Amino acid sequence: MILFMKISVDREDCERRAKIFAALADATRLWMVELLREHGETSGSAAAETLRISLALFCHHAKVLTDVGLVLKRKQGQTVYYSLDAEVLVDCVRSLT
Amino acid sequence: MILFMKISVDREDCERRAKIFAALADATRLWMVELLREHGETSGSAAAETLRISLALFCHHAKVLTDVGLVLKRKQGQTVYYSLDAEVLVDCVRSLT
DNA sequence: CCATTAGTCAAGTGATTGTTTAACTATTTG
DNA sequence: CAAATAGTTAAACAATCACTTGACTAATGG
Repeated sequence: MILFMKISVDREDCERRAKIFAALADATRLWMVELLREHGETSGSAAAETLRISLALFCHHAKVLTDVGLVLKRKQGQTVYYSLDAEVLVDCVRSLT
Repeated sequence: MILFMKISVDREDCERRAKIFAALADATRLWMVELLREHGETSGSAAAETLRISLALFCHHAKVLTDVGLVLKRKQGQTVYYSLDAEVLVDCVRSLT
């Protein structure tokens, strides 16, 4: 017996939000996010040293986070400062929590 | 100049929570979670038909969700009913939202 | 007993991903 | 200018993953 059910959230919205969850689905990136949440705007090299990862690896993960809008960049001189956009995450989990 | 910063969340906690985010980092699984949130306890075949996926694929994704504790199972006869454990997700995003 | 329904499991494949290394640009400082 | 600092990028590799297919078990109904 086939019993289709209604569902108010469509697949496209799930695809969009799944990309945000994917950005958080790595321990290194989640650690980066927690660091930015705790300290606010932080330079890339300071963050990389605190998390004991190479600057190249930090840069790679930072791109993943900025691509989905979770993290913002601001360049000043040769230094790039990263900060968290908490609203993106709040919006992502709104229907679930 | 090296400037280590304190961070209250350790890597192990991030690894644990990253696995939960990884379970949500797929559009099909996120759709499953939204269906369970909206309808409560649902059988596997009804969910698979509603989401237009094969029962085998549903079973595969359901295992990922139950392994991290986001989804609970209850068997009755030949039917398995799935439900959402919302508290797992709330706990996972608590520090971030 | 036989057919159907519901669910699970394993193998295989193509695609994506996390990490390292190295080469590169841009900015600051002596 | 030369050296050091901060950041970016690409290549390469191993590991993981989503999905399909097919075979399998378990429960239900005629």
